[in-house]
Amino acid sequence: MEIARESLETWLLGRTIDTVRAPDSRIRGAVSRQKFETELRGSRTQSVERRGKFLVLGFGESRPRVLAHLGMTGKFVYVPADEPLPRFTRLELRLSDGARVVLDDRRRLGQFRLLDEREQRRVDSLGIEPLSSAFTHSYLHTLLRSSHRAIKLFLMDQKKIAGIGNIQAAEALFLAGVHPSRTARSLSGDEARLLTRSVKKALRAEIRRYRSRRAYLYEGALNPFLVYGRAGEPCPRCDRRIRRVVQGGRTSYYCATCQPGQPRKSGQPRKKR
DNA sequence: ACGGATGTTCGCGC
DNA sequence: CGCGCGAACATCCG
Repeated sequence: MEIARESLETWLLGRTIDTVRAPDSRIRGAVSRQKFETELRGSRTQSVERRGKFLVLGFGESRPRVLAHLGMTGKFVYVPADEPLPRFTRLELRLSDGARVVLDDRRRLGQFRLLDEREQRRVDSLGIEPLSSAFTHSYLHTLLRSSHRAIKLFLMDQKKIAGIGNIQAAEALFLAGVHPSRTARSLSGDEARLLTRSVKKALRAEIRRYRSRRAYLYEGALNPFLVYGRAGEPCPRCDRRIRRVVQGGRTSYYCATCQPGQPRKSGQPRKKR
């Protein structure tokens, strides 16, 4: 989402949206197509901000803001004039030079809607930004102590920490050597410290990966993750088989050896990768 | 053919 | 209120 934010900023900031096409009501939300299109038409983009996995676009005081989310399969794509639109284009923003910024979203789980009060409250209720300096080990440890949930589900709770999804939760827990089913409150201060660093590390690695290639997940390429999507493959650290379990309806991947089900006895932090 | 998939939301039950 | 579960969204891929 951070890369999506940077991309939209590059493509849209200071530019005026000439016309809008969004036939898919799911993308727009409850508002009518006509209202949506007329509200956006002629808007000059003044800001593109990210909060967790949400983007908020600003078009000045007199215009409504827009809330964007990519769901699982959404991506923003820049399409120069006269080039064909992606197959799953759900939203088309036409600029004055004929280029379009589109939302390409196979599963239609993405959103691009006028930000109303209800959604503003939703954005306001998001938890801390894990890459901010305020996300410290003591902050995380305090949060962890108040939760009886599995640590994996805790990490993915957007109201606690904003922006960690299924992949990053798995990667961070592997880096920290914490079993995904451990209770949040069972983590020691040392483990909270290591997990804080691991969350930041996993997110930064992902941002770097997106910056260096334009890869969307790992389509057509090798799986770049340490454990995510690697059930049955050898653990990158100990060579034992990566396991797969379902938690909260989502798949978790972990190494039972490197991520033991009980807290480590002594405080020898594991070697970092 | 079947099962699974980067996410969020909603309704229901405890 | 908190939490867990299943469903829904829609379509492609292995």
